[in-house]
Amino acid sequence: MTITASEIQFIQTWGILSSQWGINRTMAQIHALLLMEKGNLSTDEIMEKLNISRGNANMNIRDLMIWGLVQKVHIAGERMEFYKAEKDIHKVAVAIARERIKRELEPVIISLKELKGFTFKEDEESSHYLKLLNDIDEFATMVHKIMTIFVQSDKNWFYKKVLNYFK
Amino acid sequence: MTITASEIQFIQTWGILSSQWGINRTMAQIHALLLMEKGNLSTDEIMEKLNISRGNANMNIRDLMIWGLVQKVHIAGERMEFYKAEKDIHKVAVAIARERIKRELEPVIISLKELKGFTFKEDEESSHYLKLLNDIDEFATMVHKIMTIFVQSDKNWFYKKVLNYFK
DNA sequence: TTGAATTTTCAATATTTACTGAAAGTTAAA
DNA sequence: TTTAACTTTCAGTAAATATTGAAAATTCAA
Repeated sequence: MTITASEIQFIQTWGILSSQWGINRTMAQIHALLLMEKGNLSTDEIMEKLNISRGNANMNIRDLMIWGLVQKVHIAGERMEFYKAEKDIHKVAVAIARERIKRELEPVIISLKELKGFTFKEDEESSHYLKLLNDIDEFATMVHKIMTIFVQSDKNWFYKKVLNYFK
Repeated sequence: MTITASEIQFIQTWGILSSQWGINRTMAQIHALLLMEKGNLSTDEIMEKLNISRGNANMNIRDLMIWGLVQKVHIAGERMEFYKAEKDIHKVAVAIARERIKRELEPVIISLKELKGFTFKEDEESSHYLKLLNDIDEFATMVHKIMTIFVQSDKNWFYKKVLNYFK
């Protein structure tokens, strides 16, 4: 495989996008590389193509596996490990959504409920604060609901609903 | 206003959440502080409550204003500027969604279309890559659609649809 | 208009985050 | 088992990002 200019741009685009969402650039670039690759890649090939160290490659591949985006592939007769990315973009999106719900949304919802428990409508100031907590909780719960529907439902059903404006 | 333990935790929660999504901690903490405050705050009060420098406060307040989350308030007879946050959480979410669509989603969609234009189904490798680009484009377009509906539609209609599972 | 009050900017610095590379750990063929 | 191939870890370092604070710019009351 030779990397074309278009593919370099794809790797960069994916890397920039991800870094805006709290995922590090190298992790995203390895992911982009594996998404483009029909076959499997070894750590050495990834290191070479992205110009990164062994340690960096190893740690980011591990994270991609934790996220469920990349899998190890054992090749008969080969000593070296190879890696491949999940290619179904809907499955990729579901895996990412699942992780973000668990890592970010749910802890915040728990924290909001806890904060609500601490606060009582003693005075005007507290009542304003309590309304704020309730409003944020309502919004976070709605986002949680949408994401859960997305994660659990059939791809075609969900896409069709959205294209039909939730009709 | 005295900051309670609960409010400190709210500021921290909001700060942590935001930093996971590419917004810096201080910007989020100022936002949290202003959301909790019924009245208006001056730069000096913000500096004091969050223990940050004037420059830092100024720059992050400016960013919050660019995002449409905070507004300047002129108080008659006062020389100093005061600031207040938009308190309607739905409007806050809409403002954030609007910025993220513009800053992140749309550039990526443009970039994907550009990449698709460069690539032709010459061989099997290219055709695999083209499918990848199409799938990501399809997904990004769907997310764009949902977010645009959210931004444009009436709050009650949207929430009701979601609570009814898009029925 | 002046000049004191206030806001803004930005070079220097501190902090956080990511990366390297070599050493330690693991694996499996011989 | 040995040992060479390969993977993982992590202390040290580099790079990126955020913050400070003082100087420059702006504003407005007198």
